[in-house]
Amino acid sequence: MAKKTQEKREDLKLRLIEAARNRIEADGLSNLRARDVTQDVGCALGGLYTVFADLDDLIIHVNSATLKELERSLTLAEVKDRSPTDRLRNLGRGYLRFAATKRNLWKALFDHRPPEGRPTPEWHLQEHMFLMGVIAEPLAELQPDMSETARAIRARTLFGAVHGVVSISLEGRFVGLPIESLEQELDDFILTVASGAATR
Amino acid sequence: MAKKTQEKREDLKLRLIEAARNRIEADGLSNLRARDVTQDVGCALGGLYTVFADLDDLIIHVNSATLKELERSLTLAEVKDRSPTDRLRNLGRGYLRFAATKRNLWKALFDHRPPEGRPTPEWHLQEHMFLMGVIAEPLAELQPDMSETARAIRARTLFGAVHGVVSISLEGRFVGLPIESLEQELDDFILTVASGAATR
DNA sequence: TGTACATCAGTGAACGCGCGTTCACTGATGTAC
DNA sequence: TGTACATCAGTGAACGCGCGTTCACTGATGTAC
Repeated sequence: MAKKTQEKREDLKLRLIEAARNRIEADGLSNLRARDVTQDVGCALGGLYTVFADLDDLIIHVNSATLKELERSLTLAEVKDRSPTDRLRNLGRGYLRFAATKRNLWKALFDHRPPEGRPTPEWHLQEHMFLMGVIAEPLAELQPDMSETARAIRARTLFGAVHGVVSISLEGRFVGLPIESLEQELDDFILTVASGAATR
Repeated sequence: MAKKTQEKREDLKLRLIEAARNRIEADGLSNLRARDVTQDVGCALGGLYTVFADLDDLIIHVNSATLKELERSLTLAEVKDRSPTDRLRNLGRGYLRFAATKRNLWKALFDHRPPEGRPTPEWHLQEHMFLMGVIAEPLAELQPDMSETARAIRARTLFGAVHGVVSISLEGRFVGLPIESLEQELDDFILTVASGAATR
């Protein structure tokens, strides 16, 4: 046999993550079933539990992959322009695009709550941080005098605001509007905040 | 018997809503159980289904009450000041206070999804609208030239942004920060957007 | 006001089922000699 | 290279239980005369 045992296990783990990812993308997090995933992968139901602690553990790994995907698409978009304001705008657009395109994966990022008494592992919390870093960078150019902590807070505020605008629209809870107007609205919004940040 | 049958039913309904409200406030929406609510009220389990279609129906009624509560506290806060910017700031603060104080009730407003195939009833969707109206009003003073539709969209964007900032902080998903700094951050944020809106 | 009957609000034991998780087993892989 | 044995990854039937919802029943309320 070409593959060693360790490699096979690793492979099973990856395939399970991939299958869960596809299921979540198609049907949403709340419709994810251990049986479906294992069947997709072609292993026994119990196989999942030889590789993950439980279903939540698997979901966290999917979310981790989604975050990396988001990171990739945001950093790609960001290099294109130079001015910090443009970069912020591109980040906003990139976020909107990502959320709109992979809606269920994106929603899973926020919908998943770990069972009480077992908090999200530290390594995964860390992964959330890159977003803040990516935003803080252009902010630093706009406001060189700001302390690093203040900037971190501001980055988080800005992220929260953009995320809120995007999700309230995509969830369609209130009046929905076509994605083009949403993008326009988001552009305006970020420009306002960015110029406000620059001059305040 | 003093009470007529109709009145008794209405009374049961109200008591169930009240009990569900308390349960949600204390334990969160996801821990709401039909058995708990009926026991609190002192009626049989089946009694719930003589008055509500199902548990979702009951939850919608709780959320409806929460929205009215929010409306009351926001409109109270708003009369105090005159300038549109101040009023916007007060709305933001009021929203933050409400979310922080009645966190689980507030979360239930957004966490509840009706079962697929049976969308949220129209009358409840309508209730969401008042918020937009309350925000649009000061906006109208800041930007008298704006069309009513554009203003409605802008109100929704602004709400989304504030909601996003508040929830990302309260959920503690990213770095949490004390509520005072959060309020300060939110004030700054709204001022920026408001002044941006005025001069853009 | 009183009696007989009909209605139906409210009861609560029982149903049902979805689904995560377990665990006694097995057969493939790895190790020892 | 070959044989005997040990390990353990992977199996899948069975467990278990939480909980929303139902439904045959009953007793209180309302109606008719």
